[in-house]
Amino acid sequence: MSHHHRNPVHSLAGPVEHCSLDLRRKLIRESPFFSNLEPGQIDEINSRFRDVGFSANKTILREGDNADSLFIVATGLVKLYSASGDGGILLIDILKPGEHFGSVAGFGPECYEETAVAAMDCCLLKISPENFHRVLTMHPQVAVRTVEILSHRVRFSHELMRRLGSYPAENRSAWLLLRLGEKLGRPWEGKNLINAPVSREELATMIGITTETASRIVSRFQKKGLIESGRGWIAIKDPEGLKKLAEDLFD
Amino acid sequence: MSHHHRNPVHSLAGPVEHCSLDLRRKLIRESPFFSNLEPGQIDEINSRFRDVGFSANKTILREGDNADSLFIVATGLVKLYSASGDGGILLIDILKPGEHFGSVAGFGPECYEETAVAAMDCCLLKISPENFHRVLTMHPQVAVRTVEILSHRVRFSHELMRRLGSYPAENRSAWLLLRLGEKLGRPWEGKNLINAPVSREELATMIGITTETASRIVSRFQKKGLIESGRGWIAIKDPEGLKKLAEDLFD
DNA sequence: CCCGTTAATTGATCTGGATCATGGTTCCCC
DNA sequence: GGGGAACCATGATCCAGATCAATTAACGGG
Repeated sequence: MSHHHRNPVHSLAGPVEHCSLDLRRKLIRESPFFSNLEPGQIDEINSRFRDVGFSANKTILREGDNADSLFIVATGLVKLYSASGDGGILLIDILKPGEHFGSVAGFGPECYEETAVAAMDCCLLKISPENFHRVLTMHPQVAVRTVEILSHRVRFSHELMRRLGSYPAENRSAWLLLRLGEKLGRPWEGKNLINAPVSREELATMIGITTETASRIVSRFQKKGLIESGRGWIAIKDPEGLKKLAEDLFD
Repeated sequence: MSHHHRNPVHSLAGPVEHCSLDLRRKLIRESPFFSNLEPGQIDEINSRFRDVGFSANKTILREGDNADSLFIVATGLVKLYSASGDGGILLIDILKPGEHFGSVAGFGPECYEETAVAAMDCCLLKISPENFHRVLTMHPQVAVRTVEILSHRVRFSHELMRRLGSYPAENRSAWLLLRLGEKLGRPWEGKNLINAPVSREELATMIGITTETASRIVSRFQKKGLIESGRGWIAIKDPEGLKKLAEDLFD
């Protein structure tokens, strides 16, 4: 029986980041939206953002609120939720630095379609739809990148829909863990730690299963030596093994 | 017992449209991508498109093919498929005039992620990624519109994922029929005919159920007087009734 | 360090929808 | 307008995963 670890994720949560001017520039330069721009352009864009800090578990925006901003994660992690019909809440995605959420459209009386919560202390860059519009029109390359980023999201959604519709729970679980590992992984004791607080329940909602089923599957994976896990954290030990479980059924 | 109709959808399929210059301009002007542009801009954009015709059931592009074009549906309907792991094929969406498919990103060696088939004779506008890039950079408003269009797609995908994950088959079916009715509906004998050829099997793959279940549900809906249907077609008689079945479980 | 709270595990049972099987219909093409 | 292929309907059975029900383990505040 493996000795039990304390939650290794939490240790990474720090104080609310202060976004210095230099840090902001660096973040903007490295964000997928603004890669390959001239320093002058970066400064112009930077001037249109405001930075805001949120401490862990604070709600950043709520489904149904009047949509008045686009956010880019600078530091920390943000969880995106959508209220499901049965009163429950679905975790749609966990966003890391460089990813965006909120309203990207700029006209008319729209409201947010998801709820965003700071998964740990974090710093966000915030821009009004009007200003984002101006950025898009003044810097065409940003528009092109934005289009690319969004089309990748669409493709990713199609992939998930395909799995939700036709693969069994274990396959979807293995797939999800691999995805989270790729996106949020951090080396830790020779494993790949999914460096975000994710409960069994959240895991479950991401792939349309129940908490109990998620728990059973996580236990099973652990017993097979594929992962290691505790309350609120999971680390991947054998990605190849998971890949075999996650792979398309007839490839 | 209602007397049986011949398939009322097929009657709309016409010969392959010829895209005259005027027709093309009109299509581009009315496409969501290019609304509110100056005539000069329309002409410039128009010059970057080629038009191509496909007759019913021809494959336009195949999943895995080298991605070399973005298409906009001009006339007719296009079905977008994705191969599922179990050897089957999922219908992702049915596209009507104004909607796009193919590669929207422009760099690198990418390939198409879906298969597109002409659901009836149709005319398409085709543009290379390089030219689309140029359009985006030369006409910033187009970029803004494109971003909006894509974010709506993302939102729609989230909605579907939510349903796939947590709603029963009947609810998803009612929801799908309403969606198709809104998007592809045409008044017909006082009902709203879903004006596209959709088999029970395709219906089923769109919402992650089996053909048999789809058939049973369609029969049940018909028995309740909510819809009328035959081989390859469905018309909505009582949208309100469907809405009640499709609505979020606790609203 | 202990205690209360909340998350996770595990077992037992139940069921929606898949799967398997068969017969009836519609349509298309010759 | 007849033959054949695909599509559709419906019954019977089965099972993955939901649901119901306790128990146990981890965390965090005082």
